[in-house]
Amino acid sequence: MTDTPDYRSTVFLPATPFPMRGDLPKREPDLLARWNRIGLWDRTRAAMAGRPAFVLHDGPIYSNGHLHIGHALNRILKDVVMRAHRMAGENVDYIPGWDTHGLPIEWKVEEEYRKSGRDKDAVPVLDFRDECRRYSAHWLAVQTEEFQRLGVIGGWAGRYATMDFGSEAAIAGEICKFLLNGALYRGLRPVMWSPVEKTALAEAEIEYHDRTSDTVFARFPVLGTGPLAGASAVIWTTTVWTLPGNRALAYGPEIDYALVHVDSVAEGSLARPGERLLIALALVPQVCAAAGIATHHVAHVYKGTELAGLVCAHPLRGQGYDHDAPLLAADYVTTDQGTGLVHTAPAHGEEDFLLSRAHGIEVPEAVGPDGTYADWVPLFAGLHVFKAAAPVAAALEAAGGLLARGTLLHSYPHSWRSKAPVIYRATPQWFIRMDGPEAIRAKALEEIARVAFVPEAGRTRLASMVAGRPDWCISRQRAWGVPIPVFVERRTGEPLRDPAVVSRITDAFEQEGADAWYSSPPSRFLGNNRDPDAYEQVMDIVDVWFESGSTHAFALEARGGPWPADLYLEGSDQHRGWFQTSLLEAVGTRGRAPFKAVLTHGFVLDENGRKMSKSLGNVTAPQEVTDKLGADILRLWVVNSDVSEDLRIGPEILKQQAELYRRLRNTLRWLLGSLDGFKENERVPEAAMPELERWVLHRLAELDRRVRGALASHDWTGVYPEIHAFCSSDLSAFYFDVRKDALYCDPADSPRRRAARTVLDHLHRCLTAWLAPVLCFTAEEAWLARFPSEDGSVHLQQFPPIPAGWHDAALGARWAKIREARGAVTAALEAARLEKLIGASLQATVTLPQADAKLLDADGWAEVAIVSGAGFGDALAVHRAPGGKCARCWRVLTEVGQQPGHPALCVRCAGAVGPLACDQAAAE
RNA sequence: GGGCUGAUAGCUCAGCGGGCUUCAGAGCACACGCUUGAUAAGCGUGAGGUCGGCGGUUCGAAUCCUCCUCGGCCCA
Repeated sequence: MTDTPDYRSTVFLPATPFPMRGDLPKREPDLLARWNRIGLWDRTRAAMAGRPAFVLHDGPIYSNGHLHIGHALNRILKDVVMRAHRMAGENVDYIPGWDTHGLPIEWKVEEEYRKSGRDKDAVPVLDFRDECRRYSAHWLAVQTEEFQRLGVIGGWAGRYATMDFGSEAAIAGEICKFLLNGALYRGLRPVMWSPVEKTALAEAEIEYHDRTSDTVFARFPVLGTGPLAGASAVIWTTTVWTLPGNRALAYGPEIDYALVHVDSVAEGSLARPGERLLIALALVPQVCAAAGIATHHVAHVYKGTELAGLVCAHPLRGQGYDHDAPLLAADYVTTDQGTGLVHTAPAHGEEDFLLSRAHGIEVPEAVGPDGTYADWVPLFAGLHVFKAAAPVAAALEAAGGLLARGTLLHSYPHSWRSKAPVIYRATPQWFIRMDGPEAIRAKALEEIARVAFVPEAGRTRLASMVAGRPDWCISRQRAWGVPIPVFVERRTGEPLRDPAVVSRITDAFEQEGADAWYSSPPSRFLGNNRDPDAYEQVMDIVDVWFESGSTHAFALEARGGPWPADLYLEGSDQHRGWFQTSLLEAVGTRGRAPFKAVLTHGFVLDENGRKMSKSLGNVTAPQEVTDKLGADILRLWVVNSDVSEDLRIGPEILKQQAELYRRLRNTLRWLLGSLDGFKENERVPEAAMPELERWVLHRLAELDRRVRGALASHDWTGVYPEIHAFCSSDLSAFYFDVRKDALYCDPADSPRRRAARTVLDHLHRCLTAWLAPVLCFTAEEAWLARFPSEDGSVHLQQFPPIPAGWHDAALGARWAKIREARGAVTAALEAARLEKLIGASLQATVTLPQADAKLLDADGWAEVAIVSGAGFGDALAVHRAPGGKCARCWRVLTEVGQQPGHPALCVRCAGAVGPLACDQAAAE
């Protein structure tokens, strides 16, 4: 017996310090610190100077609370897209943005006031605004930290915020563009109003409680000469006090209406035998019961559409209520309750207002701030609306208009603060006109046709919203925001349109912030030639959606960057929000859209497709993911999802992403290990490479095309899954597995080994670059493991240029066939393994069908199938390989045992080891 | 109730100008085996789906149409 020498030390095994385990939660913060230390962002910007620009304009996020998973999705996706464009050689700045004004922040500050026992109304407005500003600044800083932890890189120091003085000045300036071009007007609009606090309330300040309201059924006599003339349209209302404000009736075009002939009535009924009433057919029984109509017959049934054009009189006609009440079609009318005909008071309901406005009906300002009827209101002037039900009903009854009375216990809005019931009340508000001479709606629709939408469905969604929306109400009766910096001339009621005043205002805001509006006397803005007493200073603030709709002006245009942006990228809810307001703002002021393309993503749901909520306990917080698994896992989740749809996340899905990550990491690790000691002079030109290597280069060329395609289309879906499949199927399970023999056992300078190492070098460069936008931490680690440097970074690299010649479709097709045939071989090997004929595949030789000889020669097949020998015959067969096992490369060959000096080796290994043995001997 | 959108193996996704290369694919997870020179790794094989449901168009549908169920965004 001879001792077989241990040849392990003569094999070129992978060696790398790149660890198998990511330890991301620990390692990522170190990399962030390193990037800060080496000034990565600034160096990135400097390196890009002068290149063609790609502009992704960041939508502002609300500075209120910690980031949730939706924020993480949005800004990781943006980060990936921008990093990819950077690595494609484009000049990509990132200016993160914040939405810092608005009601929710006012609320938080008020809440803090309450906790400390202070009364918000006693606090001067400037102090209150200052508190709000500090609150926003706090969360802006917290969120900045959290974004950075997610790996989002950008100009954090140069971020924009709507509360910056420059932003406030710019927003005021944008409002004034609408003022000067005539699209801004003041009109009446119903808002939720608390008569107790004498203030408008937002939806969030409303709470619902049960309340008993008086109800009435009322007759509206049909005018004219048609078949319905003399009949009464019957309405039902739970807000009797709004009847003086009636200006129309609404019907449902799809609803059937009955002309009911009253035959007899119960005792005490206000109905009259012989009269004719118009009611929705489905509600006839209920109305008859309520009105005490004992017997009746339906004289005729009308389709809703047949009611078009009818006009009724107000029941109090002749007592100051002489206006007509036309019947108008409305799709919100139902036959759930009431009469199927809806009393419409444009000052006292959102739907009423929109319907009336669409038909050019004026909005009466019938109720004052304290909840009493205005002086001009006939019969009821000065009466409080909550005490009006009885007098109004009495007046109706006296006029013959009352059909029935009742009460109803229902859920009714109350003020969150005073707990008192609220009303809808018409108040003066500021609007931007959609269909005036400025033709904002028409131009916006033209722009929508021009812009690129990814996915395409966004186009119709945005277009239908723009087509159907009313004029834009931009005023709010609030404190934390940008004032609508307008003076109204008391004499005419007209807003002052003076460019000199506008520029005094914006100059002051630029220097002092919008606080100047509150702290300065009006004369400062009006100038010396105008009498301050002749003007009313508007103290409303602008809707925060107008502010965010203006970000393109101050965060893009004013900073000197290209305008419009190449891309807006937000969640699909922004069709109604930011996409739309930005479009309308830009079209109204500049005549065109502020973006060339719009990319939308879906919403993040839990693993069962349900919305996340604290009460369900299914919330995934980004901070938890980074702490437990690492930001790279979360980033991988983003690109492995189809972001055009809603996406899901939860423990199982994250576990899967962690598994996918490990495969990627191990691919990089093996590459690094196998490239150990790689020298430039090892390189082999492509033409001199084996086909297998050229096939890998072809696959790289295909993936490069995929990446470039995504850059152009903005559609990244599927790109990273494909890169993963490449690492897993093409590399790990095939190319690496096949080439281990040559890499480990060939002599260092063998052409085959050198070609493989040349390809591994390309693979390393391509994969680290392609993965860098997503796995920004891991790719950096894999880059530095290969190219250690004090201040180097993969993020300063570009996607490697791929020579056109690498792409070889014919080669790709050929190797697809080879791998198909290989699949048959591995299946046969598995069968042989099951029969205990072989264990490792190198214990086998195979016979391949003669047809496969056209694809590769016998040595080629042995190599690709990782067996010790191959030949051709009638059919696929597996045999136990004859000969001995080479102690170095483990192939089983008959030549083993015949090599002088190396009885345990094959020819190739004896040659590879020979000189080494001499060296060892010499050393000893 | 309306506009837009979705429902394919346990999970993430392909396939959706109908049949022909896929009426069912891939990766991951899972089971079993191999390897022990990527080793808290690697390779192979296998088992998973009546393509949300009912119906229709067609010689033929996951792929087209109606309706229904469940989900999402935005409104009402």
